Amino acid sequence: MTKPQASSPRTAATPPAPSPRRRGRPPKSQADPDEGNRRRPLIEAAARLFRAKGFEGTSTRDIAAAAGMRSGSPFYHFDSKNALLYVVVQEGMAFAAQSQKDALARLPEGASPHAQLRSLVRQHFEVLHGPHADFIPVMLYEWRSLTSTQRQDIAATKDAYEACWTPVLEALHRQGALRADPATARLFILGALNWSVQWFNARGAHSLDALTDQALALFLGDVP
Amino acid sequence: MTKPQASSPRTAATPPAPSPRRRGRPPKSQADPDEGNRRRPLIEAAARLFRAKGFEGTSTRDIAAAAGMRSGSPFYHFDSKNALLYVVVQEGMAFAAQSQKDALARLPEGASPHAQLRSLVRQHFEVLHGPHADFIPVMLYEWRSLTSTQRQDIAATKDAYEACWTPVLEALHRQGALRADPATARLFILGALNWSVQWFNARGAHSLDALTDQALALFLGDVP
DNA sequence: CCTACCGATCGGTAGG
DNA sequence: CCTACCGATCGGTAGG
Repeated sequence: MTKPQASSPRTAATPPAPSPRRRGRPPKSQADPDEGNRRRPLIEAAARLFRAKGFEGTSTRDIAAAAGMRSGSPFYHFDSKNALLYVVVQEGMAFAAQSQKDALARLPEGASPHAQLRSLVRQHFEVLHGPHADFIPVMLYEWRSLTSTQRQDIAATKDAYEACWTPVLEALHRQGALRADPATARLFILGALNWSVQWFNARGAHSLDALTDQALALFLGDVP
Repeated sequence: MTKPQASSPRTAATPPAPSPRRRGRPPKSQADPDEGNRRRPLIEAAARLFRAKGFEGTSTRDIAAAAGMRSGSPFYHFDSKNALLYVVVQEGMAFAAQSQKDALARLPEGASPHAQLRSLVRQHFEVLHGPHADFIPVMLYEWRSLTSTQRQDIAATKDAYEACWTPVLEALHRQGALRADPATARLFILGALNWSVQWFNARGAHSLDALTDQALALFLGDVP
């Protein structure tokens, strides 16, 4: 029972009382930790449903219900359904960028371009199929439902994420392991990986490591 | 001014009069050639709009308007919005299968597996980006909006289309040109090609032939 | 956060 | 095929 204080208006000590919240525009800052706690289930439900049914195919009522709320409540936390999509995509991209940074930092000093590519591929699979896996697929497949302003806001992080692959592919190209033009190769490689969202089953026969081996074998003629 | 006969009820000679058509279930057979003529613009508008805005993001009113009809008219020709999606996907798959058959038939007797793969890749790009290009992308990206019955109806053709790649990849694997497992390679390769829908611009710098060269270079270490 | 509600839009249909 | 319409659902809001 954590649903007390029916409507006691602004009296004395009501500790978990709903502090005077302005309507419509909830704080992005975590000033009130409780705000964040209630945003969380909405964001996660939205990510899961947007991935499963698409942005247009998901109603805000679906999201509210999945988060254990009533139909109007999401709009206390988010200005619009679209703002919810933006948060999902934004969070997904932040996670992906961090994951990439960690993966590269984990490499030993002077690792070969070959090892670098393996690391990038493996972490990309993690982002697509790992524990946080609803977020980036939503970005990939619901991109068109973002406004152009929202796309621009994400673009910097997204471009940096993709640009990270280029020097690795260029090095592999110079040493002859990659024959295709690096810019086009990057598009094909990311496409091949991104499409795995359509067919890869995390509970299937292959692990993400095995998948990485196969990808490297395909792109670099690498024998696992 | 091609919008005459306001409401002249069934008098004498009214040549373009709407022949007594039954409601709800229009003929799939081309018994009445005019029927087919009016279905056509609906199918093409649907394909284009489904591709541009998604199935859920497209209203039947959008489709009707794009075909020059009023809002209720699509339902004279199709039972439902979903039936229209099915026709688009079905037609796309039929076109793809025919295109694949033609491409293989065009190959000289005893063509190398290498040449066979090139041919398959090239014709797949044609299906994705050529003149008939709205249909297969709709299948690829709106698959979830098909009913399970509809998916099953398409599955045979789709499976045959994909299976066609397997012997080619197996031959390449045997001769050492392809190091990845052929089944996984097929998924990655088709994914890389399918993803090009997201970034390839037909009016851009690269032709479909150039794209094919790059793909072969990437997958087989082929020098263009 | 809930209740109660609004206007808009949607897929689809009756009847001609 | 059009006109006119229906019931359902949708995103979102007022007010507490």
